[in-house]
Amino acid sequence: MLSRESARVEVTDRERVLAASARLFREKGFERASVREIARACGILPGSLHYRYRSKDDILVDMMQLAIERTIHGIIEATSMIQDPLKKMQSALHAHLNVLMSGDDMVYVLLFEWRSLHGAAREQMIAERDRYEQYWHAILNELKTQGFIRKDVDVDLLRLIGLGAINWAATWYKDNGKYNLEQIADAIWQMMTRGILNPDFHEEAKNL
Amino acid sequence: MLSRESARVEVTDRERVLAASARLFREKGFERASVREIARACGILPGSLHYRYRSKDDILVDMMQLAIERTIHGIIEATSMIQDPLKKMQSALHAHLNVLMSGDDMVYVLLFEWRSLHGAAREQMIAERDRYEQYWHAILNELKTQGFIRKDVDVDLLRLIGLGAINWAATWYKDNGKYNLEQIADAIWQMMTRGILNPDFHEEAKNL
DNA sequence: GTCTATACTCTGATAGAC
DNA sequence: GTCTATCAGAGTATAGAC
Repeated sequence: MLSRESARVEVTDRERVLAASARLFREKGFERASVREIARACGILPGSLHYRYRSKDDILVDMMQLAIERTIHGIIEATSMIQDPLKKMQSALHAHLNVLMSGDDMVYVLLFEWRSLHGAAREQMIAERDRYEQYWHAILNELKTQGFIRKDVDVDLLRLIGLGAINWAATWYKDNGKYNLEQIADAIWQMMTRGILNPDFHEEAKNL
Repeated sequence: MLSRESARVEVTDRERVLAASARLFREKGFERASVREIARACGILPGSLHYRYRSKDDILVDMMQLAIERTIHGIIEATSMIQDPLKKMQSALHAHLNVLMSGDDMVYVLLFEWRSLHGAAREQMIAERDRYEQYWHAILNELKTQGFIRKDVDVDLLRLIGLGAINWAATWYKDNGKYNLEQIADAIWQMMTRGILNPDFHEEAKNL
């Protein structure tokens, strides 16, 4: 049986290997990153890497598993202690944006490397993703039930579109770029909640 | 010199090859699609494909070029005859969503295969993409100048977030799925223009 | 657990006949 | 323009010494 110490070391090794792999996957894509490169980035030789992961695919699966766990952990931590429904949604938005832009390459890989995932592993990851989106569904649904969100709004479509706006930001956001995380989060928040139009034109836009 | 007929045939051949390639690139990704597969999908042999395109990269570049041309053509056609600024934005939104979901695999490749594009070809495509986004900038900027859009809204950030919401829909939209194009376009339109909240809570959301 | 060395397959690109 | 045939190299996975 493993001691606490050796168990802790094992986790660290796993994360070190996955972090190095994730950086490569993000930069070059899963396909272009060779096993030899990955091993070099981890500071070990290909044979040793094979001892940890029997195949290149297995690395990707384990990486996405860790990434989705972190994402789910992030939204729980950000929202579970908040009562006010509006603040809860705002906090969830910040959490999602933060985990995406935190520099964690694994989350980026999780978003953009679905095409390299096949078979049972793919099904499993879809189930995990759905589990994450259920947190969002609960938040948005409560807002609607309590009358904050208009009755004509479909909360499932809202979730898909809203998360899409955030996710896509991962493709253009740059550290120290024109916009910081706070500005992006606020812009999405204002746009989603109040819209962009001067209230004088809300009726006109509604019926257009 | 080419006759009208042979010129027309040449264009058709190019599009046939690119369409077949695009389908593969979309399904498996640029890296996983081999030139042998591509040639087979085009109904020719690898040697013949090499006669048209000296390298696999050249296929991708030509494909993206065609895709961005179609996208730009789409927004021009949809907006150039419309005077009302609000209707113009709405029409541009529909055009963008339509070209994305039209089933044209090349546009999908244009969105998601940037990582396989390098060097001068990449720079050139960035310039083309910027050219497309300038149409959006002009539309949104006119809306703001005329007072439709609130003064606190940054039109560049609005463009990035709005197009992101649409682009991401390409990752989950399915023909004959739960939502059709009209529903998605309307949901994005209502959300962007009026927001999702009951107007009673606009002030509260603003200052949150 | 990490190493060396290699098996085997597939890749993109090309040469040259027709 | 399309074909056949092939090259040189890269890919993943593995066997077995240490």
